[in-house]
Amino acid sequence: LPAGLRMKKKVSLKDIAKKLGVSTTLVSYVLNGKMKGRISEETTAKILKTAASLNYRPNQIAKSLKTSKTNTIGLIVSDISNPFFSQLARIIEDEAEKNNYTVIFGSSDGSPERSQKLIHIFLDRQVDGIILAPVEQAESQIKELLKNKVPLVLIDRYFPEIEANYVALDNYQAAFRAVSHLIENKVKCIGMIGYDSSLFHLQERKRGYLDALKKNKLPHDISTLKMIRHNLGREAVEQAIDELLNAENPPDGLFFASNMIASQGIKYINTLSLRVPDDLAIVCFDETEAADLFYSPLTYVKQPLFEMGQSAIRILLKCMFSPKIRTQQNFEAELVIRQSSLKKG
Amino acid sequence: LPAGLRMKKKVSLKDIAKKLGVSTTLVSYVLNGKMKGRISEETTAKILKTAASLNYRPNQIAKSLKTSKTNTIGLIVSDISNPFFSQLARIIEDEAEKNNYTVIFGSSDGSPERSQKLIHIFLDRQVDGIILAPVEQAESQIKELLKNKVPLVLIDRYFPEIEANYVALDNYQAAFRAVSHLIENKVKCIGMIGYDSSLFHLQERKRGYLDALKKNKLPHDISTLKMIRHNLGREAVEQAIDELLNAENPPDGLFFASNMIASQGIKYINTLSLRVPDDLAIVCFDETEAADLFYSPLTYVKQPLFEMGQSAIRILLKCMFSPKIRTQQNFEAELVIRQSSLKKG
DNA sequence: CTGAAAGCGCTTACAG
DNA sequence: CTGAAAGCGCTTACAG
Repeated sequence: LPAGLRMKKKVSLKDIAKKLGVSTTLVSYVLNGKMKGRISEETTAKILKTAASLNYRPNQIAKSLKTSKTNTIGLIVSDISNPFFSQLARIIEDEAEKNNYTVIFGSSDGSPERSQKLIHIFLDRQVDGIILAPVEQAESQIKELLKNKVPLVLIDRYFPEIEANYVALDNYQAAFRAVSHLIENKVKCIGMIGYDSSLFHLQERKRGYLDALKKNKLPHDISTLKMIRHNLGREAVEQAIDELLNAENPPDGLFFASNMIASQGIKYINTLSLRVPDDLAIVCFDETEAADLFYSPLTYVKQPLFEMGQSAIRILLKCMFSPKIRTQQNFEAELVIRQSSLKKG
Repeated sequence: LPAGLRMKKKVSLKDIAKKLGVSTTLVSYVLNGKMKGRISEETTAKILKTAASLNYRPNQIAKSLKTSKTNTIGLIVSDISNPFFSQLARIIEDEAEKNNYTVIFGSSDGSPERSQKLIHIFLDRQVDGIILAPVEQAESQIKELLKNKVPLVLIDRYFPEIEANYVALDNYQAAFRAVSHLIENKVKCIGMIGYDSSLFHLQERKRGYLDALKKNKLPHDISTLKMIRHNLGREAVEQAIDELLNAENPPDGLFFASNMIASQGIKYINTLSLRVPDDLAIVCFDETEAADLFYSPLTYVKQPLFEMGQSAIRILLKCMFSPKIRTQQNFEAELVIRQSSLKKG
């Protein structure tokens, strides 16, 4: 006995039709507001009344099978418990709901296998479209989706060589600006801690950092740039900070290239004796509680999450109806300047 | 033309059957691994091969319609962007996936109307069960679900007078212990900031606070207890703190009864001249980044999120197959003691 | 203005 | 060992 059958039997169109001695066709038309004016007021009224009294609710699964439309969007992020993605998820949920869509979600944890599995699960469930924060090596998955004409919007990340819709940040510009800001504030040597990843958006942050250094003729050898594996977490961040600070010429400024790195890094720095910003100035990516509560409030790169989430849904909907249109949006970040980047010296 | 039709036509059982000149029955049996040993190896092999070569993927919507099982769970929280719920969501996602379930989610924002709407949307989609963090005035919604025998587990909150499954914290005990801890550490007058809500779990936090005061013969008049409306946010928290601190006998200890209140409260206190813990000792509910990074790391009530999330799914699954069993779990919180509650004086 | 019928893509009892 | 047929709950072209 399938689990579903234990639930109370739901009333169907047929139940209403039988009760009134009319056809299901008629009931369907009335309840969907179709054929208005072509159905007598009397039958319309009695169908509506009976439907209400029986607490009729249409079975969306049956509707979906017939119409090949589920009004469901699949959202794949790295990790729904990462505040960056949970905030985005909330915005996407609200915008989806306005358009009568429901969101199913999954966390890929940066694994191409998990990502692929989620894509398949979502497609098997006939989602009307997918919003995807792609992982490394996801190129083939994306190409497959495009080949099958699945409405798709990449979010946060994209592959420049793949012609997919996307909503992203101009990460190069954001990093360039953040690091330039440190330089303008008398920081002489700037370290960066980022993720050791081939993902374009992370490469762009690195490029922005390096270009800002080069343009200002600051040291930019590999020793001030620490790339850590995404899955190593806190210890890796701490080790990177140690290596930077114990170097021959330790940096007097630091650029944390993600919210997680910033959060972990700042907790570690909090345990050290050096003072921010005078011993070490800091800028980081993304808004976190850490940015507010650290003794020296952090200067950070603020992404326009609301606009990005909203835009992702709008592009996805557009794409469902006009699959030929390709939309690629790079948003500007805002640099929110606080104490952590402003040396007094 | 419905959006779904723009996608590439998917291959169906019938396509495989036609190509091989066999019945869809046979194809269905083979691909579902049923009737093992009763189907010739030869046909089994050729069906599997053709299915693979055609990239066949079963249409879950059709399967669901037939079997009345969607392998989908509806998760309704207050706000998916609240870290408490996004962490829970991640745990639920993982545990659901292990059991071959997908999660659709929605945020009720504490509104009974939104909650009701989400419940209806999820039921229309024939979810196999619902995990719900109920809002105020949700009693009738829950009763309706029970009446219809919808597998249901309440999470984080419940109504003691309603006989539903739930997974929750022993909030009375947690609050009692947190406040007692302050008293043991020489705090003489303790204020509380909580939500002005009839929800049982919040009432329990208040009761735990008041009982700890009473038991220790500390002042427990209404003036040290500030209840704020959930939707007022930061300003309300700040105002409550001001009122407490500007009172005739200002408290030298504070109990923040939720993660949001703690986060907002601590940011405000950070701007004041008083020192934590010596001028004002603090304990709060839930783990937040604020707890770690505030200059005086916060003592907090830690909820066993993993166990709670995992348990919610397990109870839900059990409930699908044995609807008669009622499981109600109250978990013990752990009090994580840090600097903010330990006065030096 | 209304209804009989086909069909969406599956599963499964039944028959042979 | 295999297939024809019914049916899950809808929608909708067609006929009258």
